[in-house]
Amino acid sequence: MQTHVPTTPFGRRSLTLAHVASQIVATSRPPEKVVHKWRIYQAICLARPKLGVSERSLSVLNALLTFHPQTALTGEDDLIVFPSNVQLSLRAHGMPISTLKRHLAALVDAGLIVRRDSPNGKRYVRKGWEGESDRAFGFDISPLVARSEEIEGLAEEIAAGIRAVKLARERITLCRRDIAKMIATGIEEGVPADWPGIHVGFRAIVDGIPRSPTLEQLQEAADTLSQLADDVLGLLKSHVKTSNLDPNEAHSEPHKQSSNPNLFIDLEPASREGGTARAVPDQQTPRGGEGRGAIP
DNA sequence: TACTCATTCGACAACCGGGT
DNA sequence: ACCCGGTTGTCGAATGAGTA
Repeated sequence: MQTHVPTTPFGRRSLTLAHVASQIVATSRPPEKVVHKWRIYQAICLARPKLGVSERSLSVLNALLTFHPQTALTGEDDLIVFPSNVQLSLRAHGMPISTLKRHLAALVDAGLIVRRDSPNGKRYVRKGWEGESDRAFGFDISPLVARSEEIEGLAEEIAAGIRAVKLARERITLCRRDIAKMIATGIEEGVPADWPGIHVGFRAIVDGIPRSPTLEQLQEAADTLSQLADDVLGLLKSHVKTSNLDPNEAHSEPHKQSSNPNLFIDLEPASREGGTARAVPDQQTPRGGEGRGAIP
């Protein structure tokens, strides 16, 4: 829930220490620094979870950035934009004013912008005697310049996390496919083992993966499945050794499909991992004959 | 399917400075 | 003093996503 900024005996809006810290950061940027505003905005979008702002808040930030005429934000320039809430709302795709105000507060709380309040609370630029901009009151976007390295670092962390999740999901998909194939083979070839028990254990691992798993949960599941795949492979290998099968014969003889529908173990595609794992292949035999290796 | 929880939205009240 | 136009925060209802 969005926390409301409390009023205080000293004003309608309180100033927190975090806001003071943002103001210090905003004023401490080196003048020679140049940041591309849409590039830093992209990094903020990526680092959003770590910055603690919502997607809608980023829409407001986007609208706010359009009010700065330059694409390059420098440490030297005055980086204050002063749109009215109505104008800001229009550029935020008609976002309701009250919602807009909440998101502006969220952006301030996140230290991405700093309020530069005028005496009457309105946003405007005060002109000097010769018509030049003397002082602007509105939102200071200079924290984006001052914090650019930090924000880009956070974005890189998030990107690395996304890559790690993708890798873990790939591992899970591959293990699931391999294990399903090996269980089906073990049953069909009559390899002596507790295949129903192995299948139950396999399903328990797969079903234990939450709908929205963390990276740690995915890696743990991938490790467990990988260990199970090794164990099942070991069973098949030891059977091959004890049976003293001719490898050439073993390769040339196609698998037969069992008539027992129970043999289709884990035919469910690994859609939860978003991978390309498919069901145990339809192992049609050209020679016909009765199925082997039905579940005991 | 029902429940919980966060978010969004609209309405409202209050404050402030400027103009009449 | 009153009105206007700007700002702010607060409240409750509606909505949508996630979960058991």
